[in-house]
Amino acid sequence: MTPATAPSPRDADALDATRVAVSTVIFTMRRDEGDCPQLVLPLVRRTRDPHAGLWALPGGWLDIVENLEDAASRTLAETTGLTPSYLEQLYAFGDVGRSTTRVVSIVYWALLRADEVDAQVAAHAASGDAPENVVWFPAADLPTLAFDHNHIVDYALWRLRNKVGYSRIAHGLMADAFTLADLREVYEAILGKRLDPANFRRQVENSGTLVRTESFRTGSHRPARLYRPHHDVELADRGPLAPAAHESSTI
Amino acid sequence: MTPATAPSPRDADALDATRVAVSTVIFTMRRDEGDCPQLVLPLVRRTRDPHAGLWALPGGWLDIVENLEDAASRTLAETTGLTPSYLEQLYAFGDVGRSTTRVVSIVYWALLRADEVDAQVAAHAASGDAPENVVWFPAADLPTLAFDHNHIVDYALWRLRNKVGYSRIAHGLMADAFTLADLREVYEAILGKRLDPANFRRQVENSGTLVRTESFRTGSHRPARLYRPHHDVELADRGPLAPAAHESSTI
DNA sequence: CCAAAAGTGTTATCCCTACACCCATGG
DNA sequence: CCATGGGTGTAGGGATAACACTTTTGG
Repeated sequence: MTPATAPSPRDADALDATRVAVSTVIFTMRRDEGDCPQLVLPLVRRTRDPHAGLWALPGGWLDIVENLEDAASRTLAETTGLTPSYLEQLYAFGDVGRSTTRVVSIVYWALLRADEVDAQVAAHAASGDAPENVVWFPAADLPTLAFDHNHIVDYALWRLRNKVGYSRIAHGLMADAFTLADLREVYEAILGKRLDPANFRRQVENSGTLVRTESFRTGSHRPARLYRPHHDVELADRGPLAPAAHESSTI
Repeated sequence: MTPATAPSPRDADALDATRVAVSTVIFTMRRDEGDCPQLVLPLVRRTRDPHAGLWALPGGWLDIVENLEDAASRTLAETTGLTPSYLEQLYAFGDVGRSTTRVVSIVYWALLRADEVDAQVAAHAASGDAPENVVWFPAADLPTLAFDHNHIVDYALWRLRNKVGYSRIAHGLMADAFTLADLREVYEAILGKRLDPANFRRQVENSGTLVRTESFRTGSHRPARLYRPHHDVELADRGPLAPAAHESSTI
């Protein structure tokens, strides 16, 4: 942006200067013991100070020749081996006291389909470059994280719940074929409340974002029709920004 | 944020390093020739390269001991003499090619009451430290701006229109006493469409954000009751972020 | 009295909610 | 046949939109 005023003199010592980092809060849905799915996110154990030993969001320094979103993708892949199906800027955190040195963190948030998580993790394990020190935690039950990362995750959760209300963002968590009950469970897990199956069905059917297949999932009861995401439908509204940046919403 | 990976080596030459700037898109409503009010925003003429001579958003470099929002307030005051009634982070712009050197701009957006604009401008003029090179432009009719600032203003406008739909944000543009017609004109100017006076009245009355006064504005027709903002009502929803950061929002 | 804005009332419509009800399967 | 989840129908409430109508002023 290089403003109209003269640039203030900057310290030549890089360690005293403001540095730009990029981190990502990336969610997926995991169903543990057959029952309710829950939101989980990957954290990385820090190996150096500050906060060595604590868990932190995956991230890294912004490279000088790299766009912000590219940096988010790269650092996420480097630390966790994951490539998200949806990626959006969350917020820029830059309070003076949030780290021992001055760091402005551009934080992204992302969603990843549960089946992709498995595939990507399996691929890395097979090729021997499995990321280390990465553990998935339930978003609702996190330990104390490094820096202001608990705060950041809270904000990302708030944004996710918010956005689920007015966009098809949750479809980014679904595999290729799923029942309406599957989708409803995901909404319920995100919103933390039960939804009426009948009304939920009508809402998503009327939204035009799903495609009915002629396949059914058979189980212990009446078979349930399988749906798949309508690939032409964006997961979220987006502003007038050409390359990236998203968002949406009523007096 | 200082990530789990080792910091990549940084150039000792500060001019080759990534720098962090802060800019602000600040809107107010101006009624020109008695008629429809229009959104206007202050721009600063650049006196040095790159883009010397072009108009740009008010802003400046982030000081190392200064929070982001503080930097936005400070640089806005330094370049324009203005102090906004509402300030919110808009987005972090950091594409590699947006400036000749690598600059990540944390952009804020703000609203300012029309009466405050006049008062602040008058105060600066009286004390002799009137900011120079500041001109107010209609948001709908901007020249070509420096850097990606046209793009940024477009995004800020989109956000404003969006937020006007689900929050009381527009009250931040109103003076102490105003008629419902005044307020409706502001909404109409932002949204770019006419609103039904009867329905608009009911909506704002039911919202509980305005206080009826017993004063009336007399004119060429039936006097109109004056209202004032309810000071206890936040202008916008905000997320779970403790110190700053705002936002809000249906399947 | 007239024009025009301020302000009130009424109706149709849509969407959401709740909940009653039928359908189809495995056991 | 029965328990259970899949799936459909329907009635009520709240918000919105459209517009008819009354009120009050200046000229």
